[in-house]
Amino acid sequence: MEKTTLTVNDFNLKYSFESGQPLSFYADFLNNELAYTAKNHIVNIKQENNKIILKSDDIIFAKKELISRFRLKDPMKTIYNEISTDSFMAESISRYKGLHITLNDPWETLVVFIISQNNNIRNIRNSVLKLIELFGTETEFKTKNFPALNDLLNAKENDFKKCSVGFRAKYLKNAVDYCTNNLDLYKLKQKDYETIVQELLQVNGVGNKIADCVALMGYGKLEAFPIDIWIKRILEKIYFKGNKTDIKILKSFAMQKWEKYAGYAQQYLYWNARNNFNSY
DNA sequence: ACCCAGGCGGGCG
DNA sequence: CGCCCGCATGGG
Repeated sequence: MEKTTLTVNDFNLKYSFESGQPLSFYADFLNNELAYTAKNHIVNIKQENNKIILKSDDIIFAKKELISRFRLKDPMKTIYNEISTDSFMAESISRYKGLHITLNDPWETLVVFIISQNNNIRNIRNSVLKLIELFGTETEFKTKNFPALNDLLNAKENDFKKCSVGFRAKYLKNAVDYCTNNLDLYKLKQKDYETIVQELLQVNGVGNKIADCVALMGYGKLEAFPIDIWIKRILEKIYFKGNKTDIKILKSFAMQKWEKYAGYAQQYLYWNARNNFNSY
C-alpha cells in the first residue's frame, strides 16, 4: 500500500461520512479510519486535525478520488456565508463544521436512494451490503466494487429481493432496464439541474425526493434541496411555527432562502435534525 | 400489538 | 387534478 498525506481546511471526514450519504451505506469507518473500494482500488482515509493520511494500492487514483468524492475544492467559507441566514442554520453549521456534500457515481447514487425510500439507515445499509456481496465484481484484493449497471443486466426482481429490499425490488429491476434502454445516466452529467431531475423522474420508482438526492450527490447540483421526513419536520418546527406545511411550499421556501447552495443547507439541516431534533 | 423509517405509484373522488 | 393508501423489512 502506497501512502501520502495532504492538508485540508474546513473538512471533517467523520461528519461527511456519517451524514447519510451514499458512502455511509457500505464503507467501513473504524477507529476514525474510512475504508472502501472504488473502481477496483482500495481507498483508506484517516484524518488527524488538518492532515489527511491516505493509503491505497494506487495513490494517484486515490488522491483524485478523495478530492472528488469529498469535494475538497468547495469554497466552504463562501458557502457558510451564503447559507448562514439565521441562528438555526448558524448553529447547524457550527455543530457540524467541515461536513461536505459528497460526489458519487450517478448509478450508485440512484440505486442507494431507491433502496432508501420508506426505509431506515440500518436497513438501507444492510440491503446495500447484500447487493454488493451478490452482484459486485471482486477486486484483486478480495474486496468488492459497488455493482455497476452492467453487473446487474441479468438480475431479476427475485434476485433483488434476496437483498431484503422488499417492494423496492421491482423499482431496481425497472431502473436497470430503463437506464439500459432509455436513459444514459452518464450523458446527464453535462445537463443542468432541472433537466437532470426531469429525466430521473421518468424512472418508475423515482419521485421528487430521490431525483433531488441523485442530482445533489450523484451529479453535484448544489442547488438541489431534497425533502425527506426529517427535513420536513425540522423546517416546519423552526420556520413554520410547527405547522404542517406542504412539501411544495417548503421546497420553494428553501430554494429561495439558500439558492445555489441549498443542497449544503439541506445536509446541515438534515444531520442536525437527525441528531438533535428534540432539543429544538 | 403498533408505529416508524432519507417515498412512491396507483386508484379513487 | 389532489388525496390517501398499500407496500416489505426490521427495530423500538
